[in-house]
Amino acid sequence: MTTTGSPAEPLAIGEVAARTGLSVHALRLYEREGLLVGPVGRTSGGRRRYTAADVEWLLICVKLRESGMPLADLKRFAELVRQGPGNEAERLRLLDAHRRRVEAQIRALEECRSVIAWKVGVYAEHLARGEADGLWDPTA
Amino acid sequence: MTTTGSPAEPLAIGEVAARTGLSVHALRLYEREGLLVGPVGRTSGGRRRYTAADVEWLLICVKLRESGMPLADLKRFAELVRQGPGNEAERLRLLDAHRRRVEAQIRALEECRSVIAWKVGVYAEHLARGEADGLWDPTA
DNA sequence: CTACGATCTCGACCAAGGTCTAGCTCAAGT
DNA sequence: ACTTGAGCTAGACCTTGGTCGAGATCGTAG
Repeated sequence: MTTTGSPAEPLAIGEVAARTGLSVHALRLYEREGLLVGPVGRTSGGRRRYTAADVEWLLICVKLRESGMPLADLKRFAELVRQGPGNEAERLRLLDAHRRRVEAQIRALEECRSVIAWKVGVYAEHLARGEADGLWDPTA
Repeated sequence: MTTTGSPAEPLAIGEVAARTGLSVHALRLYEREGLLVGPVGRTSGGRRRYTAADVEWLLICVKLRESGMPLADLKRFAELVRQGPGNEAERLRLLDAHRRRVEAQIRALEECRSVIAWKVGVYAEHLARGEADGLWDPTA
């Protein structure tokens, strides 16, 4: 149990990369860009030591990124958290707006999916019949 | 009825932009990049004239782009269609692979949505209680 | 005929989000 | 002590998917 769960010991950047799926490069980028809530700890030698809380935040970041939140918004959110209590309404607004965008995106994708599925069906049918004549094909 | 439906008359680029939602710049880009099935017609003066089929293809392109298909794949698809009959299996593979990706993306987004919705719920609850103490907040 | 808006080509530019390199340091195993 | 693998910084570079501008041309309405 040295590479699983939520360790009490702070983690090196490579470990964090492994468990967040971000590259070490990306991790350093995120830090430079101010996407982290607090400054990352360092060893006496200058190496980053991520706490469990850091990793947790990064995992949230990953989810938000996956769902298309731009780094700038993530940064804004991190700033709000960094500022401490008092701005929860704004945090909520930010997250909720994003949730709405995600839902819209899901709906759009579902529509795309059905268009694509239909097209796939058309091709499959023609193939099954062995006669795939010029579907949208102006040259045939 | 001059700007609706599927006109028999070929359309100018601005018209096509209006009905596909792509900018004229993007339309020219797509053409340069070989995303169109056939060469676009031109007037004697050198202006593009898009046929209804061109527009239809572009609408498909828009859907595929919206669902995250990279231009390179779109180009590949256009090439296959351009080559004429005989490669329908590959076209099918391409589309179906994309469909799978879209579905995976939808699932991922749905997961993100639930994570976000939960977070939103946490904030909303704390706000309602008027006590939003350091949620993930290392400084509080 | 003339003016004006829409197009044309070509090439520069942009923003996001990373990735990669160079040159150096740190730390852990043997 | 030595080697080796991670990590460090700074900054250059990359890809995607466009956008924008200059300068010329087309074509249509007066």
